[in-house]
Amino acid sequence: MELTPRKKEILKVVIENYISTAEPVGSKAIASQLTSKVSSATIRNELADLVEMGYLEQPHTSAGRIPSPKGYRLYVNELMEQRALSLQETEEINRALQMKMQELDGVISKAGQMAAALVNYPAYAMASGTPGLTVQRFDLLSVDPSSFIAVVMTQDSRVKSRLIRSETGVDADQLAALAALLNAHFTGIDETEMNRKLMDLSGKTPGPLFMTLSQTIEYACSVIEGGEKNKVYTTGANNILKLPEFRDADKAHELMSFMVDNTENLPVPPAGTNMEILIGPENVNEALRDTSVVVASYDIGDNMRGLIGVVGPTRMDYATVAARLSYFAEGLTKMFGKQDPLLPGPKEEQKT
Amino acid sequence: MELTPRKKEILKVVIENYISTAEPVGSKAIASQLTSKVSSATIRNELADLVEMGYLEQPHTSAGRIPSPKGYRLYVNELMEQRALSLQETEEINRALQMKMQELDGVISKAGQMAAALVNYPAYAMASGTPGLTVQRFDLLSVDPSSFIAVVMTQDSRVKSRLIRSETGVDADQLAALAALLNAHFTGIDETEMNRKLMDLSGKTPGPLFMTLSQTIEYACSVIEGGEKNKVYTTGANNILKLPEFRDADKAHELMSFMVDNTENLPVPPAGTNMEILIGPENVNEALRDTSVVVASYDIGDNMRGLIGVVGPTRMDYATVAARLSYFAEGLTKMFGKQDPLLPGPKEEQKT
DNA sequence: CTTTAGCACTCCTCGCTCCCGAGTGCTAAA
DNA sequence: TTTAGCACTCGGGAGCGAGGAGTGCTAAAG
Repeated sequence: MELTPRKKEILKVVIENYISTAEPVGSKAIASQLTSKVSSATIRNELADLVEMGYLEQPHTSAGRIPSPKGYRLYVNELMEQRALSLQETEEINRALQMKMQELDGVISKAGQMAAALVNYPAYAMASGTPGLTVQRFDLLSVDPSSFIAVVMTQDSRVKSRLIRSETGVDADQLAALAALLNAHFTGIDETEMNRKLMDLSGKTPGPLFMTLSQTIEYACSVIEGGEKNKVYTTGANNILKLPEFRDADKAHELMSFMVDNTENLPVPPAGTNMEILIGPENVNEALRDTSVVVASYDIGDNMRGLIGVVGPTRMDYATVAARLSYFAEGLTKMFGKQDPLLPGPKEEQKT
Repeated sequence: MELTPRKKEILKVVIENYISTAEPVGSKAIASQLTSKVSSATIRNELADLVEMGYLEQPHTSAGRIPSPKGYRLYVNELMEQRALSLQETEEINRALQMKMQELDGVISKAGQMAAALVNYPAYAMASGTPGLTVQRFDLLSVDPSSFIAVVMTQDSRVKSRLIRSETGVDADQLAALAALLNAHFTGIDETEMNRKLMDLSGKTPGPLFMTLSQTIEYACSVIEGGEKNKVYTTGANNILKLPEFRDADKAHELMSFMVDNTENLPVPPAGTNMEILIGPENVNEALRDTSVVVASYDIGDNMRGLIGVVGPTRMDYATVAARLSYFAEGLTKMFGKQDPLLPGPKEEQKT
């Protein structure tokens, strides 16, 4: 059954009041905020209906109404107005986007930090959709007889390097040969395959050289695997302490601990869209059952997406959070597309 | 005036009780834990003295006593017994030390995380004492006409690299020349000097090449400056929520926010020693005035030190925290000295 | 001079009751 | 269908008193 327009308006008022005050909303308060002038008694009748339909809840008889998850859902889907960001807000976000990006992981964690700062809720950030990173190119640079630098460029054009000490010692010629070997046989393949090939070579290669080879492969594996693929950065957890629903230290602790420890269980966003809102029990995670999560994604390029998620009470200011987050995510996407030196990126018309 | 042995023993009992219970300690409880059998009345007399001398405080008449910062200080300096770590504890720490260290910054932040986990208090981690890092060696690897990889090895043997897109385009020969130039003139000097030299060259170098040069230098500067020198990692902040003194959400929030935002104001450890304890008002930071901080340092090599600090209530279990932290820091120092492939490191006798 | 028992006193904590007021649900009239 | 009126509900806070842990003091004993 469809809700009457007036019911919707009432629902909206209740939700928006509750979002800003965290206190049950009474019929009188609603009456004064409605466009049409009706008495509080009328409102009460409507409220009773809305409760029965499951859009509102009553903490106890003789208290005002608070929204139920179902109510929030309706609000988010239909009632919520596209919140236009103020000039000030956009400027703030643009300023945040000016950050220098030195390394991809740095950007991801920074994005999380900024998201948290932007909305004053805890946030998490991660990259997703790296379907098996591979190495695109190896370089080995001789430093001294007992050590060399391994430079690994992954197929998404990130470059990592590290000094490796060879126990056996290698000279520049050997390194060059090794590099050629690596580039010939170890590029474009994933970790397990690398290890397999390494095994194959174990007999056919002189011992000392093989040692060095395997050290290099080990490093390469750590790069493509450990990168920041599964790393989840959590920030701004302290923000929840300001919220009345988390005045209780135990509750706050529970959520915080969950967010920092249980990082791989955080909701990931939908495929296709670039923003999702999960309200209360819509979250599969037990610990997030009475919080809401807003997740936005941005393109990093090379079919990878970055994720920024915001965790807050169900009484979250969805309009603002969604607006800011999506603007921010769009900005990040643009940033990666345009000025990113890491990636070729789609050329956009740009006048600098 | 010196304290009598009995006063010291009483003080010790009070502190240790208070540390474990967070509740004022009464004369009767003390009497039952003292080695010499004395009555509670005697204890009361002693307690009155201790209060007068400033070692103890009384929340209100007719409550037990709690230690004052001065009391804790005496305890830490004289009374506290060197806490021997149990086998289990050392094993746990040793296990933590097995971590792979891929990158220095990774290790530092990880050290902080582990420290927090080890003592169940919030912890922060940073590196200190990098007196102007310099570049030891440059390598430039040609990727394609419009981009190349810059590899920078700092004088403490860390290696960083990144793909740089050159707007003008450079071929391999040019890169080789550029690398030679860089290695000849831009190694061993600090950031400001690099920029000065760059200025000098601005006229004498062909435009396109100069562009590439300055991009590279810019990157080098970001490495030696931004590295992890001033970066402070904070973790485990959620731990404070378990403590009764931070049941109050406002208090907890204050400390947490301070720790994450105000990172550069965190106490740094003393020169010379490798561990310091700062109790309550001994902290210069307003926000840390009723918390205590235990800071330990470990050698990273190349006259750099890593710092791990633990922040907790003044009622912190100093003995345990100090023991674990120093054991952990020692372990880190050893780790860096021994198996660290990043650094030559002091040769220790080692039979592997 | 130190230690101890005794005792009155202090003051926090907890549970209880009671009151207030916001807000409801219902009824009856418009 | 809307509205005014009114009795009712229920949470929250104030006020009160009992209980108890712990003190400070005094006076006697070692």
